[in-house]
Amino acid sequence: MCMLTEAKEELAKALSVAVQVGEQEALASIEYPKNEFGDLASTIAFSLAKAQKRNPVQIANEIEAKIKLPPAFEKAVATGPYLNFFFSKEFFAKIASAAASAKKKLAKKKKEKVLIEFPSVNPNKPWHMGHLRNALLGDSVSRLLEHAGFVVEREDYIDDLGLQVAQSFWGYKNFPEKPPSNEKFDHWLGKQYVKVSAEAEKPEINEQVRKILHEMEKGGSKTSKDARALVEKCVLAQYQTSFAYGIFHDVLIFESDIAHVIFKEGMERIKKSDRIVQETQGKNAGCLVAKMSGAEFEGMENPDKILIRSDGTATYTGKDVIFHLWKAGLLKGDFAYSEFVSQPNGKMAYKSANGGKKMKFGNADILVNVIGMEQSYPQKVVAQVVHMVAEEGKKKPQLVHLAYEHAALPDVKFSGREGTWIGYTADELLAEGIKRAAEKIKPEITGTEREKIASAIASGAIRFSFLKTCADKKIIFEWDRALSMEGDSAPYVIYAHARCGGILEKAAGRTFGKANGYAYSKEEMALLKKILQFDETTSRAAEEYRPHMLCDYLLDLASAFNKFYTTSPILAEGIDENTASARLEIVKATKKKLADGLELLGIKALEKM
RNA sequence: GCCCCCAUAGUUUAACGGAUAGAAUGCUGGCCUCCGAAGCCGGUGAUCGGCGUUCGAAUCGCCGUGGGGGCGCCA
Repeated sequence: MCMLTEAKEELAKALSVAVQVGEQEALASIEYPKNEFGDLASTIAFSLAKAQKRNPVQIANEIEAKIKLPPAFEKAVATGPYLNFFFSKEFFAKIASAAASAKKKLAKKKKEKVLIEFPSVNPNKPWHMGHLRNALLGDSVSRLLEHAGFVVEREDYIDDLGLQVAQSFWGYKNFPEKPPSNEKFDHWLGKQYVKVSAEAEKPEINEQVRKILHEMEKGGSKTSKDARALVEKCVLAQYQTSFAYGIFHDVLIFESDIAHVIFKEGMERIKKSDRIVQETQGKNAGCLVAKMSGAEFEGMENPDKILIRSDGTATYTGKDVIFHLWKAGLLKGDFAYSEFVSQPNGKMAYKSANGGKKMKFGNADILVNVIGMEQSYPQKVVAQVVHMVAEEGKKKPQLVHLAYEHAALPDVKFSGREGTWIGYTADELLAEGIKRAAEKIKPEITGTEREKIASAIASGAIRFSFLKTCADKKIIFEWDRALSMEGDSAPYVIYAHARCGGILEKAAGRTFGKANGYAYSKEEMALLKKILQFDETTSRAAEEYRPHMLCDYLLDLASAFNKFYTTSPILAEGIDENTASARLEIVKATKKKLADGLELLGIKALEKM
């Protein structure tokens, strides 16, 4: 168990012994005071005062006098109605050594499997900055969940049967231009799509597009195979972007495979639910309809949701429900898979594919969808309908909509059709970032090492700038903000890490005895307390699916380290061995936590920059 | 009409119902002979409005204001 949790629990126990209060209540009353007040605090006197109709200040004073503190604590001080507790020297020493020597901390394995879907970009254009936000959220939440002990499967849904793809395919066939070798295919296809979508306004073109779409849906034809090949080529190009940012997947599920492999069984399954009814009259006559219930659906003019149309075809919601039944392992049918691309992290990404081999994807307990905020309503519908269908089985999957507000330009939204993304792709952003980062790297670093470091810094800076803002806030894109290398940024955190590395490198030749009875300074204690909070912060960030909490934490940690750094020399003349030893331990501990935290955000911690 | 999200220094933002609302950036004044100045120290400056709940509200509730999104047998 982590030291902080343990200390809190011991403290709660001591409180419950000192006064008439349950351990749980005591534990809930513990919080973090500001530095000047103490290391941990309790507000228990407030609730006791209310129950006993007494003065909380007096109660706090009584507890201060009465409490028998566990060894992690040195003293208790009542400040008005607040109770503040101070960690003991021994406890601080333990924080440093525990964190410095800890092996890669793996949380207890959890039984649940999480299937997380992101970013599901239409396969006919490059990723723009909006898609990037989605992918970065999905990627770092995946890392956090893994760290928290879940089995995590990263899935990408590829809608290869959409109208956009049909249009792009029409353009590919009918426009004279062929893709040039000096441009990424997704960029080329995306620009071409802008032209096609204008062209497709014409009725005769639109009709041809519809015909293509129909053939794609039916499958088996040359057209459908060629269209799928086009899609895969585009996704492969998109994935080059993904890899450059350190974003990886386990499996890609194509809409065409959903349509051909699980759709029929899914429909049958839906029909079996008694909360889903076949309408025989009214305006939905002939349709299969889910009867929605609950607060969010009351007061709606028509809370019924059509899953299957009167002509027997499924609506978008219906299809989505079926896909989620598969994700939750509620269908017998399963896809076959083949290799899609070997990723730079050493893992293969698989794709659903006709004629592939059987593998074990899906069948998850928690289904997370990283999808824009505007889809809240349809996501609620899908979740509820999946539960209606699942009710009859044993398993009840948990559906999570990880909603985020979009990243956009000051005056326009990103639109594939209008091409407003041109000049704002994730590739261009990274290229600009690399250019800016390269200028700041130490002159003695040269060649490929310099290039590697520049791209690590650029990708890190961008990742951080997107992730540090809470997902439910809009991001108005600005180059300077997205590529910031100072202040609240990844380079700030990486820089602290590199400073740690520098010290340890310089200290490498010398040997120090174990520090003994060292009296920590204000800066040292502040830093150690931050280190102590690593586990709690990462597990909360995972539970709440909020990576920005980790960004915030890392900035605090780096800042606490920088303050320590300027006040606490280690290898300078006149520093005694005991002090040097104690401080080196702190540096090791800090470096480890900075590196681990950055990794959970998909950012490389560098030794030099 | 109904539903959802957002509103905090000039700007970008953080804050399990707890103490003096924390950062960054900007502007401004300092700090490299000393483990890396992508850094450190100081100054400046904020909870959209009203009512309520509470010992205590940026946070919870109600009513507003401003901005964004959603509510199809569309995709």
